[in-house]
Amino acid sequence: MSKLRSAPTLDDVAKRAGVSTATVSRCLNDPQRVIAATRERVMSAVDALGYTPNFAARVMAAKRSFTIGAIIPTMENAIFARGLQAFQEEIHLRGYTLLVSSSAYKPEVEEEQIRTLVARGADGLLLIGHDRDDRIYDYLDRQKVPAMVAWSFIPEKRMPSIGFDNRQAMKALAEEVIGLGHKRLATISGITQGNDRARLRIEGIRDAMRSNGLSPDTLMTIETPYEIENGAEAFRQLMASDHPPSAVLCGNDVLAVGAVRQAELMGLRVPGDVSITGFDDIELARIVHPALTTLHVPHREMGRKAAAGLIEMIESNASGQSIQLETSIVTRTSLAAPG
Amino acid sequence: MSKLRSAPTLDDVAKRAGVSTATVSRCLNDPQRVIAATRERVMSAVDALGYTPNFAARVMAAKRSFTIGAIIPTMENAIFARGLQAFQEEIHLRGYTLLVSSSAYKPEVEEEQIRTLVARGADGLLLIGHDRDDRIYDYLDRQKVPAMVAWSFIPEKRMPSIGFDNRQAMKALAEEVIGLGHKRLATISGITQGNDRARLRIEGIRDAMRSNGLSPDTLMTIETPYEIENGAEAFRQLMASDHPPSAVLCGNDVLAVGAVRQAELMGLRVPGDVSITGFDDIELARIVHPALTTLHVPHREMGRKAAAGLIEMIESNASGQSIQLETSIVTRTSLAAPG
DNA sequence: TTGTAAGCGTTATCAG
DNA sequence: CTGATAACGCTTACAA
Repeated sequence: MSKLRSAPTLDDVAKRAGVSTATVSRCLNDPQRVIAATRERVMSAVDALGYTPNFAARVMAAKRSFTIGAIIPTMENAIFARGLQAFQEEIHLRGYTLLVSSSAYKPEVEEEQIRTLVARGADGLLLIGHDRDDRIYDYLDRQKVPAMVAWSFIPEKRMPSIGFDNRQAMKALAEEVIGLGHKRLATISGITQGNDRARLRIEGIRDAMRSNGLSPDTLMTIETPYEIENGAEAFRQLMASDHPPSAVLCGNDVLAVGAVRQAELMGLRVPGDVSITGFDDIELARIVHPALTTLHVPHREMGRKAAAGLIEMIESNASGQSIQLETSIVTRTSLAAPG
Repeated sequence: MSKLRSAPTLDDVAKRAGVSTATVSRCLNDPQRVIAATRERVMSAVDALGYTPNFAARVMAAKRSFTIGAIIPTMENAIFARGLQAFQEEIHLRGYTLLVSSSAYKPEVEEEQIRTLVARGADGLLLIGHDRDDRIYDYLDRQKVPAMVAWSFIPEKRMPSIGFDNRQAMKALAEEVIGLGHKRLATISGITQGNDRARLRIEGIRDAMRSNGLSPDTLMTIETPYEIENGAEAFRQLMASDHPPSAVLCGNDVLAVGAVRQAELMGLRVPGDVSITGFDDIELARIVHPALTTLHVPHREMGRKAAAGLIEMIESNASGQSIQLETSIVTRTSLAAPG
């Protein structure tokens, strides 16, 4: 007795078209290699049966999956959504499918997910930031799975990266702040552990202070996970200190929004009593009151170029090139000269 | 000559541990079935070699992938992010991995992605809303891939669903609005084509009008894709009409935020000159000025329960149960009695 | 408790 | 241009 109405296979198609499985396979993967007449016969058998190739079998035989994996720190806030969407659109155009997972900013989880994605046959990986154990890079090398780092541009690192110079960008913003006359600076940063972007942004502020005659040691710093509530709480602490800052540079827009809202709760005027800046220029930055002066990151461009670069690595077995993107300060209302 | 430093296989592990591949496989999948001594030997071989099972091979042999696919309309706005995150956490707890793709609200894209996910061996699918061609449901049946619908609760539909009654929820909100004395109502809705949620929300408003002596025909309606800018533009049009509405009920928070901002640009006071309501209660709703009165949807609970329900369907071959969740009106400042 | 061996559905190599 | 047939790496009866 024949199989009980389970998914049709190559073999079923071959039988129905009166050809071999090899021919069917060719029709599907490299149609020119088979004469038009048989091709038509095969194709009509294909859709008569509603045949869909079995992905696992194909991967195993071809050792290619046309799948790209991406591991992002979180799906919950908008920071990665836009860039990832662009990434996905671009790879889709080129015949690849995207697999996304999120690591919740946890290195162990990220490592596990990298292995999962590789085991699933991902042809390449998109990673966020450079900071991770060398063991992981060794693993990727051994498995010969190319990876591209985004959201950070550091050409001398082991993996090619596409993004911007987080340190330089934040330095520029901090210089703007200092140029306005601010002397007591604070920063609300994301957790720097395993996060080169967060760390470099703080360094950028210090750089700006140094080159403007302020001691970097006076920078008040709070590290906290990227959540609006945490930004609010950190801001509260900062303003409760003996010498509260006149400007608070936040490591990203989410924290900055928390700070701005907390200021309102505390009856502080922004930027009258205290200036606040963000980083990323996500939607929230425009919506909040007062709107955030922040650093604009070309997320969509980054996503698209990361896709192009990674596919290049996959298809031509190249080692990958790093690309630097420009950021720009977007001036809105949350920053002004100290009162 | 041996293979050139490619990924180790079951066979390599077996050789090194001096057992058969079957035993290694058992150690990995059902450790109790093998005696402790050999198990240890195998395990140490496993990590000496840095062995990771080949996923495609496993899927092919076991006809199970421990993968669940989800297709959401978009990753770009926050509506689905929170629920999906909860969904992912829950399935991860139970040993499954999530594959996400987004359809950009396009039915053809969604269909293609459903097929892709199934071909990839997804054990089950999470779908948003009920509206789609029957052909797709037939396909899923044939392939015996269970699917769960979320963000909409309609028990009489073909697929089990978990969510809330969109019509009823919006009706409740509209009654609140009408109860305040509003008589000229408008709605800015998402595109209703292929989107039962959007359509039912409009129906809910009409229901409320009918049962309160207002003619549903007087409801001014604009349909537009879910983007802040579109909400703003729709609001502009609405207010430019001869008899502008005194309250605008938006199909979701994203559109409502656009409306609120446009009001500000136009010098209209919210809620003094016009009331605006949202739907979903995403973060933006709290952040915008004035904060939105909106409908709270228990996204995380929905995600978790969808996961539990779907896994139940997968593992016990059950047909799936629909679950209704409650929504609640969250009162903030964007709604008040007409001036 | 463990080993043997037959698939799983493709692709790819070689002949024809 | 097309057909056999051997991989691919794993799971799972069935046997020992």
